[in-house]
Amino acid sequence: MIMPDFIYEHKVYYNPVEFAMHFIGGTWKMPILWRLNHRTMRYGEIRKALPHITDKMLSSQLKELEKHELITRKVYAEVPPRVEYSITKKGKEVIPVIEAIRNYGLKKMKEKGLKEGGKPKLSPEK
Amino acid sequence: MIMPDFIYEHKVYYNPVEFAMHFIGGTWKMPILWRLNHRTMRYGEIRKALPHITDKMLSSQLKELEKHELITRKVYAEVPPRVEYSITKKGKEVIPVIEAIRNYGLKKMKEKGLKEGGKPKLSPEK
DNA sequence: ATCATTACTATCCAATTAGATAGTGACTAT
DNA sequence: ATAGTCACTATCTAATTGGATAGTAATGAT
Repeated sequence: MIMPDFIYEHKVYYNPVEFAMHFIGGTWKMPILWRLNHRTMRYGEIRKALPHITDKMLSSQLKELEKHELITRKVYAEVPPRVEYSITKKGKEVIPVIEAIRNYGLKKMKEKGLKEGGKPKLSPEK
Repeated sequence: MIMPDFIYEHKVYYNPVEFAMHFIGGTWKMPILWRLNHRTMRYGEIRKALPHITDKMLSSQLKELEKHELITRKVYAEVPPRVEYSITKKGKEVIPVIEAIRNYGLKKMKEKGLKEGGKPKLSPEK
């Protein structure tokens, strides 16, 4: 059985995996969803939780996640501004997927961390 | 609890998801593994099964998968050459991960295929 | 001699993704 | 008057990924 191509928003996807990654792929989408699954967070809080992310990446990824309805954005009319992001029901559907990937990554980290070059490559907790 | 950075082969990974994707990410690795999980295949068979892949992509991705021990390569001393690729035990560990992503993709395809613009965007089977 | 077969390499180029850096608006506190 | 807060935009550039195209080696078949 051959999976036919799938066209969505002017782009061709060759298989379901590729299509799934359109929604949750890239460096930051899963880490963001993972955090928001724990709790609703403000923009600045997410940024702190993801130490290496830049503003450009954070705001563009939040926008795409919102567009795909995996998160919601709530603005409070205050100064300085307050904006809160929450995961949606659709967003929660990707959590098991993230868990599967994440567990595999953790397993690989332990595997590689213990094997390569004697000393573990996990940097020490501060 | 903050996940510390992880260094592997001179590259920094910020979280387990990113690290996992180092092994199974990119457009072709999962589709290849998925096929090889069904059965051992020759180079040319894999290429036929993945209609849009180029030689460059196929051979480079097979090399990386072999390097990470997710597949094995067996060369037969024949002319014209025959090379067979098989999934390994380690490779089979990623199958549940692929299944999770794939199922999510299939779900999204149905969701979008049925909703957007009336007619489904799944091209008809030939 | 030439062609066909198979599993590749080797280049080059285009597109996408991500990072660095600086700036904005509105109000509040000093 | 100035500085600080917060959630962003706007540019520009660098790096990575992937695609197009052509070529190779060894042998048997015509």
